[in-house]
Amino acid sequence: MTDPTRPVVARFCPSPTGNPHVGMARTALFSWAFARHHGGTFVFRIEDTDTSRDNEESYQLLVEVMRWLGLDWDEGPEVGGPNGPYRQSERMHIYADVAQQLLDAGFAYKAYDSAEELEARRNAARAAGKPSGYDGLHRDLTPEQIEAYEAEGRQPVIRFKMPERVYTFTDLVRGEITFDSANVQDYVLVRANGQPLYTLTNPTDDAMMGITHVLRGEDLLSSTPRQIALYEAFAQIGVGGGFTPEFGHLPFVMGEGNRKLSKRDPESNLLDYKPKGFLPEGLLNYMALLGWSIAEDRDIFTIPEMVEAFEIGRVNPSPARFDIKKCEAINGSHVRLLSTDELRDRLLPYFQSAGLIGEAPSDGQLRMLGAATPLVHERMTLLTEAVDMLRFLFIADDDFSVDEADRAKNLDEAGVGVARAAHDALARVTSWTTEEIEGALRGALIEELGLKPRLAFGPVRVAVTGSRISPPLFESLELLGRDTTLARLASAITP
RNA sequence: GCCCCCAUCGUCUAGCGGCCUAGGACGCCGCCCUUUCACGGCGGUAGCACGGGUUCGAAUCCCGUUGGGGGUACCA
Repeated sequence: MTDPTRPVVARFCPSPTGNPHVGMARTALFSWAFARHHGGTFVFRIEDTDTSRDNEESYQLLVEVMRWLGLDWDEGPEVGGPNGPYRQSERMHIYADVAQQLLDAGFAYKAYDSAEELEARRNAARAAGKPSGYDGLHRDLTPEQIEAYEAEGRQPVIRFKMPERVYTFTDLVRGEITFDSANVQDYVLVRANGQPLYTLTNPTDDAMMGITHVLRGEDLLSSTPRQIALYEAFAQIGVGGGFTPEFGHLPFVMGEGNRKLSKRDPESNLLDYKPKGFLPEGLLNYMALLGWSIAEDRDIFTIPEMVEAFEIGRVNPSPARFDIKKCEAINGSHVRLLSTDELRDRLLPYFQSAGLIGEAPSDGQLRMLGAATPLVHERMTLLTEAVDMLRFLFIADDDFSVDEADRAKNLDEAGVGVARAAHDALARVTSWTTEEIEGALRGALIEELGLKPRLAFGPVRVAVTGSRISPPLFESLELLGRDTTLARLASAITP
């Protein structure tokens, strides 16, 4: 399937419009994994030729997201490479030149049809049960006709002249696909105003950058024959390396309903994942599962494992629905895969942005976070959950408060009594360790008061951590410290 | 209209002619573990769209139907 004599060069080439989304990242991931699996080159190119839609901020975001995900590129913006520049807005002169060559060699022609004429003929073709694309009327205009149109002041577009034949290619994920050029019409390469279109810029760059494998969304499947025809023309006029790349069309990532995941779907915005507490490797693992699987009974894997195992031919051609629940579950598994130290390091920025730890953390804060991390390691699917669970350890005394609903449930009259007993018992503890704390509390509440553990520890938990749900209690108290623990119990007793 | 693609539990998937009374995961429901919440363990729920072929044998191959999606732009 893959020409062994030619090293793999794959690419990802988004347009910088709007926020980066999940479908885009999945395409990038597969293309990247394919390149890495084959030890090839991964090219990152920005297709910013549509000045009305593209913007710089979006470009920055794209770069940032690729970096966060760890999808590194060998050639592209910020890193350069032998076939740059890698932003199409900086390559406009190249497209103008290629278009002219195509014209000179007779592979393309100028068409003067007006929008109205085009539409009228399109409707007529449709009504007659024929394909509705361009009918080729201006393919062979005489010099007189051209002169007449020019005299009218009409600005021509440049159209590619589709050869009449059947195009068959082997799609990397779908197998053999055939299009008859009777259904693939002469298409526009350059607008009347001189701006090149995607139809020209994308294949031109792929050819000039030596791309061997084009992996992209299935929405581009039916444009493949046009591009193959263009590559064949390129080979004639000496643009690129003289070969046609292989194509693989990836299935869509679906959102709600039978639609592609779009801005309307809240989970499509890639920028949300980091602040929500997703690990890049968790998100990547989940996205990989959208159309690909590593083994029959396994769905948690590392990115190196994915690279090792990734085969484009094993990608499922049917669309996959994005399921945020499963994405979170996968993320939780990756959290548990982290070492305590690694998790602590990943947690730090979240505590900082929550204002619980300063931009320049003190040794004490760092030690506290390190000691608290094991308590929550297996209790979260998203990193942000650690912030909520451990807030009581970092919060200033003045800012500490108890959840009112939990107070009502656990610190009623009986609960306050329990808290008082706990306070008195803990006040007598001489060595403030988890073991001593547990011993004191069990002795006073379970043995002496005869309480069930749930009723014994609930009030203490709420009074000290502020919530009915917390990390393990005795360890939490040890970390909180004797003074703060006693103070919080005291304030729970005396309202 | 015309062209192309797709079709296994609610969802993601394994399956590439016999190993399938269809396996795993998420979700959901029980149970166990348990100081809360989780984690973990055990069990359960639920699927080959339909109709024809081919074959000794089909979820797997072929054809058709239905359904969904994409293209048919001077968007990408």
